[in-house]
Amino acid sequence: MTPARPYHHGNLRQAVLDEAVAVVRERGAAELSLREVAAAIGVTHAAPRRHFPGRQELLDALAVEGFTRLGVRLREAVDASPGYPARIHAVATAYLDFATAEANLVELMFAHKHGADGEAVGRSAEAAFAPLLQVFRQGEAEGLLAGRSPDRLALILLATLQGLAGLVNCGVAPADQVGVLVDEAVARFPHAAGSSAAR
Amino acid sequence: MTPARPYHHGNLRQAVLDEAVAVVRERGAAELSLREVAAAIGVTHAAPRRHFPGRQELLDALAVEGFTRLGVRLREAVDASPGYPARIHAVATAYLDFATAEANLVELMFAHKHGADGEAVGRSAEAAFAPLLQVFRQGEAEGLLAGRSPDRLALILLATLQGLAGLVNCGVAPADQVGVLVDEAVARFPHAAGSSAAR
DNA sequence: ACCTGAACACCGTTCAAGT
DNA sequence: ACCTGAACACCGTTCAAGT
Repeated sequence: MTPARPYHHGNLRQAVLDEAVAVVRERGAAELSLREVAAAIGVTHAAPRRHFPGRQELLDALAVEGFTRLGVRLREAVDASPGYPARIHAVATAYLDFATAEANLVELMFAHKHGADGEAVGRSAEAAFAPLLQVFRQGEAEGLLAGRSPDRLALILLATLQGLAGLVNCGVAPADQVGVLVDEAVARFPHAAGSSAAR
Repeated sequence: MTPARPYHHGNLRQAVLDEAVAVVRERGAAELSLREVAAAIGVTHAAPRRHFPGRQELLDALAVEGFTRLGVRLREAVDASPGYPARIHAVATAYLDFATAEANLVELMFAHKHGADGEAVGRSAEAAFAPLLQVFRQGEAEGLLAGRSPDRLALILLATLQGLAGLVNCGVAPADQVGVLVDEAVARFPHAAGSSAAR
């Protein structure tokens, strides 16, 4: 019943995660060093081993945390908008805001090299994308999808947003045109604001 | 006038690049070690320094090589197809073939951390995407774009393809549905095969 | 259970020296 | 010009030992 008895930090696992997130945010996953993280929070380099057996496990945990944060943002964006077409634009904007603000973390999340906890990462990713799926299923229920598969449309929108964020983050797409590009990308989904009606 | 006099390998730079590409292809950029590459081709670890001052410069050179290869594939796909709408599908398929077959290399190419040679990487990327731009400009010239900007459409298609490849490579999108997803994604561009006519 | 401290093999980078 | 060999600081991982 006693809350996790503090030794040095109350919760070493969370302290490691927080510091690691900060390093990834500033310098990228490639620069993440277990020894540096341990030193920064004042423990020896072998202490975090009880919580993260190796570097890969820490990276996986960071990916899960990233997907959880992303999922919250997408959920908020969906809930804050009224109906089907508006929600597509809202969730798309929220996605690009997160993916450009947390470029290094998102790059880590989508790195296709995950360890034994790969399933956990995959599950957290699916959970994060659930709001996006919900929007298209709502659109289908309202007969706005012209017979197209809501799951496939959601996957393609997701790909477009993730790809757009990647192009912006690596400098191929101009950052100051993100808004216009999102508008143009979103407009190409059935009955979104300014889609085929613009012809 | 004498061709680059061979010392140990005829061309150490190319030998390093070839070995490095092989390592990245098999194990990913994170596992790339300059010392291991040097040992594999039979020189000491400091020998490649004349060609690649540091690890970052080698990674940049690998990215340039990757974009060059990608550009060749896209160019071939465009040239092998007859007109505007068919070429979109051809270039999209070629892109996903390359990006899924060379997952590790593509991940390196789009990593947003490049060194002092960042401009060179950017220029090679632009050159690789030129065939894609050409297709949409051709479509515009034929009046098939409904007034939309060919450059923006090209960027959005590129984002969708790159995002799709990333989702497939990290396991979010099922690999056996790539064909269907490409069809669906491409169908949403003006006058592509099976686009709005399918309604 | 949680953490320390020493050890091992590996890495990127630097540099004086060879041919 | 091109390459060697030694050195330095750093890293991930392992493990016996402490409390």
